[in-house]
Amino acid sequence: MPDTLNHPRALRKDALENREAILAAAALVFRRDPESSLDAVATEAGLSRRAIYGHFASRDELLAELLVRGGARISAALADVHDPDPRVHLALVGAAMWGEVQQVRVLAQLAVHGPLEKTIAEALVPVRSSVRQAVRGGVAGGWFRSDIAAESVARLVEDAAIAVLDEAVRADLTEAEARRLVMSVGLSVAGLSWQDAAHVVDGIESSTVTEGPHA
Amino acid sequence: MPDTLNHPRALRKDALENREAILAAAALVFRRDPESSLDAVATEAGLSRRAIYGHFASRDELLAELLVRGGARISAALADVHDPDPRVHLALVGAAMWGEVQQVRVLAQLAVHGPLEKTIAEALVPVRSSVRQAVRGGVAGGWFRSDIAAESVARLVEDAAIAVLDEAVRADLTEAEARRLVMSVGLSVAGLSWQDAAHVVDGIESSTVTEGPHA
DNA sequence: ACTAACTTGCACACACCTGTGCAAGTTAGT
DNA sequence: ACTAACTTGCACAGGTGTGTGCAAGTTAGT
Repeated sequence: MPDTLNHPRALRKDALENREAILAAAALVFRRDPESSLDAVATEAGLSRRAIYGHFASRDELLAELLVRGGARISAALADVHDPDPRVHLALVGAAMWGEVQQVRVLAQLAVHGPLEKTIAEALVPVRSSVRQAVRGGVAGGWFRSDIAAESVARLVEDAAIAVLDEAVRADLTEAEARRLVMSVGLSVAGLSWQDAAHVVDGIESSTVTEGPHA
Repeated sequence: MPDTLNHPRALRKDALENREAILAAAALVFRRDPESSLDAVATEAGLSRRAIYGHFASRDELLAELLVRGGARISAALADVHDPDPRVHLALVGAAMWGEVQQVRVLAQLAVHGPLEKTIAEALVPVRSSVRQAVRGGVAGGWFRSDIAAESVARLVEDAAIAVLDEAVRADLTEAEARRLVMSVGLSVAGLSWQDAAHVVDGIESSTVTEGPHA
């Protein structure tokens, strides 16, 4: 079994590769069904179930690693999202999330079940706070809905974003379309009419003519 | 075991009560986690696991019964929802769903997993078609978003409705608030600004001053 | 080409869930 | 109060999943 300890001859290259393969497979499989067996993961990774236990002590340890990575990527993607206009900010958060659909989906799927909830909530903190802040600003500016608590609006925006990500995949939308939609619907839930939302999105897209790496 | 067959002395009253208790417990438990064991259901119902098999031949049969009932209630709730104005219609569908939160949540939860998907899709057909029709009309009328397929909008509206139901419970909203919100957010996703949505909702609430049984 | 690192396959113990059979108990209806 | 209807508790078979140990095989690095 691969060891993280110091050795006379140290780690082997393919061990690292296999570790990555396992994580990739887990992300893929758990996105479909968070309760899939390690056997399914192993098969997807092209390894034996036994081999997984060479890299991760337990199922939960594998899960934890996935969450940490996902959280990190999302944090990174959100790090350089700043805009004085809360509407633009919110839209940009949506766009950033679309860039990390896979990660987001894994987290969202896993969020439902099990005792990992704490870890997951933690991983999604950056998204939460970013959205919440934007909602507060948007309400203050008179654009967003003020008929319910900003907290609630933020959560609804998050849920809507997840739903859009699903729908984007299901309806097989273009990268561009999906980006637009995830931004637009977030703004809709926040309170804008769809035309106003589209206007904000247009503004963003024209200002960043060529840009954006996709996952 | 209780028998659905004809007998010299026929069914006993408490057997029926227990059957209902099991179904109620199942609804409660499966709403939290659709993969809960029958043991959990039995405990919740205050019966033994063995007793469940007196009323239902298998886990799936219990599930099926739940789905049928939920579908029936939802259909019934939607049966008298008609309005020439698609905006009002969509809002009313939302309100009707709020009246059947429990049922809707069970179906939505169960929809994710397992081979029951067909049955569930079937049970939710009335909601689907009602929403889809309203969306089409709203787009035609120029109120709703036309930037993506009506199909997609309909699905997003449904997902948003579910999210609102959750949030309403989580944030412990009033019946009245929840009703308003589920209507309003549906309209938001469909494309209205939150003020316009509120306006539509106001119109509905003032026209139906005292009304509506809740579940 | 030699050795340590890594993978595999099989075996196992343990846990949890479903579905069934049966004897013994309790409860509803007449 | 008597009997059938119903529940209970236990035991069992069969399924699936996790986590571990170990011998035998393959592969990477020196």
